[in-house]
Amino acid sequence: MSVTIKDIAERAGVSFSTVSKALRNSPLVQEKTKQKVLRIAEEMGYQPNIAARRLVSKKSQAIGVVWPSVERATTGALITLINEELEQRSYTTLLSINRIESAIAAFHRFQVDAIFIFYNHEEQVPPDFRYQTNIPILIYGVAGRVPYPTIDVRRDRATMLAVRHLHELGHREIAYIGEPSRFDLLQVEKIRMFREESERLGIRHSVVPIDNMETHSGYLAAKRILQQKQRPTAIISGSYDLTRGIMQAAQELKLSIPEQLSIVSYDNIPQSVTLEVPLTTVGVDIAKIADKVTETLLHLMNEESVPLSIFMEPELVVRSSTAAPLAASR
Amino acid sequence: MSVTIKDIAERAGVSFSTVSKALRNSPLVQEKTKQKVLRIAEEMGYQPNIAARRLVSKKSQAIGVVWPSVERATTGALITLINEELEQRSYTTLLSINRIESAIAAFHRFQVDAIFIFYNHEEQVPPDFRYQTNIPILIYGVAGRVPYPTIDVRRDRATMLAVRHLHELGHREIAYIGEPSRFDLLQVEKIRMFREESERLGIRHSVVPIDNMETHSGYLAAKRILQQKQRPTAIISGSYDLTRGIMQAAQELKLSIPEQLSIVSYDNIPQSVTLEVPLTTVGVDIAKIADKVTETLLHLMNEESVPLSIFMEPELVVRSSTAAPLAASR
DNA sequence: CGACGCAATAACAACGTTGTTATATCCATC
DNA sequence: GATGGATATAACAACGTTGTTATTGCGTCG
Repeated sequence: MSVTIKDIAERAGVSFSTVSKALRNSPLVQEKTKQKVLRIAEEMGYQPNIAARRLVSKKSQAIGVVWPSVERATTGALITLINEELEQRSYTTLLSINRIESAIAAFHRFQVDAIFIFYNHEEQVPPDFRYQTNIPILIYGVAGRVPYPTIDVRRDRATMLAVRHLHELGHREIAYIGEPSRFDLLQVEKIRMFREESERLGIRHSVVPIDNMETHSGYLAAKRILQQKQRPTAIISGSYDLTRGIMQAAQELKLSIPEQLSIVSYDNIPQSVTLEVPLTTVGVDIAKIADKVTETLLHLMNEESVPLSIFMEPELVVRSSTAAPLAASR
Repeated sequence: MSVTIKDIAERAGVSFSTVSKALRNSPLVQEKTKQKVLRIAEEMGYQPNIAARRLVSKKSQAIGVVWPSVERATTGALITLINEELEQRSYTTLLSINRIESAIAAFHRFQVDAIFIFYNHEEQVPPDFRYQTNIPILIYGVAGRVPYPTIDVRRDRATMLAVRHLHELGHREIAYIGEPSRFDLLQVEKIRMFREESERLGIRHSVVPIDNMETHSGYLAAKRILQQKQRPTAIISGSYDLTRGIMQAAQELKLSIPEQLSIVSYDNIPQSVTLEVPLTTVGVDIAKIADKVTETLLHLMNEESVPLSIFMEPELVVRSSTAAPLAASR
């Protein structure tokens, strides 16, 4: 059995409540007594019982993150960033890979101060969980379709920016790589706008279907489309992972970027900058998303009101992977 | 304020101690009352307060998993399996992606019953954490190099099995793909034995260096080596992800598996079976690892003694990706 | 028909803390 | 020298559980 404040109290000849105060450095106890208690606590190897402390103090200084599927680069990066920001504010991040419902139950049992749900779009739109718990919930990626606060990116606007940028540069034949499934709403939105905006601007466009969002799929898709005799002069890629594959393919085909092929990549993560050819990207800087998530969680925990839907506006960041197409290839 | 057994008691018109017993399915309460209490608890969305339970019963029914880096397919699959097995035994799994040390501190605060550390070999061998907490710790992947219980796979034996299998089939020129870094001890072990055993058996062998453990790296490495004029008749792959890339490369080069190229893959995960060509693998079935981990964690929590190092013996599972080399290519 | 045993439930103590309230001691003040 | 106000410490309630003990109501038996 481990040492408790009562054991210390007995040894020090004071009451246990005095020990509690001394350990928490309360001004209500004499300096001399405080020293004595501290010394004895140290001697006896006292470790506070956190369960007891939490039971009375109600706050756990922890956030639960629900992450039903173990996923791609961007998701991992975002979670890592959020984790870091919360750590700086002395919150602990706990993850669960269970189904949303049982993850919420577990976090409720552990009395976390807020829950952040990383919504996996392969499931249906989640029901209302609030009847189960009164812990504030923030959810990512389903803006406007659930009855609690959400944070989301205007993905369609991102694609629009990409198409316009390429159009302005003079591209008239572009391709989009990144449609793993018609059920992944995150991707579907991007593609719908790609088609719409291309048509509006009178650009020839095509969507290259792929199996999944991995680097290798991007590579294969790019290989396929770039070897056609009338190849596009620019590619819009649905994610950073895909883009890496696309660049690899271009390199093997001896197509120089951006001279012979322009690439705009979705996802703005730090790695975009450090590639051989720094990427022109559309999307919201992942650090900004992390900031917003953290900030919103803190608001929720302080019982301040937050908007039901927070939309983040994507930006175009022009780096070195886009340029006007060569006259020859027009 | 959260729902407690007292709230349920009031609503059900019984005392709170009866509620506690009903929820724990004690034989001391009438079936009818039990049903009623259970129904009300469900209705009110009751979740037991772990801090309170832990305070009196010393158990939280939760396991903390430390997962410092968000990684590859196999790791994710293993964690998912362990999570499921523990859930079946009504344990909750909590994950942390913090550095080992602060993850342990967090789990200590949350009073989990045991901690499982997924050791990332890019860090140094971890120090002794036991002075910080008396929660039992189990660690994966560093057998024999730390002062607490570990589970590990005899990786070198796996490579040995692979080399022998290929040798028996008649292969005399083999390659190993999978050396991202000389600092990743998990990989280094495998490669050392590959060289040793090949030499012992008088097989021509080579190791193809790669950048990382992703599918695409496997693809590139395979492309490179299979286009040489004296190409190996068989490849040993360091991981499932790499193997997928290797198969893709073979397919593009019109090399049929296993007739023109045999492949032995490390990692035995369920996906290995469902590929177009079911894979011959060496390694420990991932489900067996999950079983062993779960079992060992349960032992640790029951304060039963467990061996300091548990080694799991890899097996060769011959499926359809290996065969005798064509006479022509010998 | 009163004592007895049994079943079902209620009451209570305990777990180790924190925060609030009560008590004791001391010194200054009129 | 009684009164008031600090000051230091003690006592106590509470947090939400679990497990033990006490109480109640009822049928059974001698």
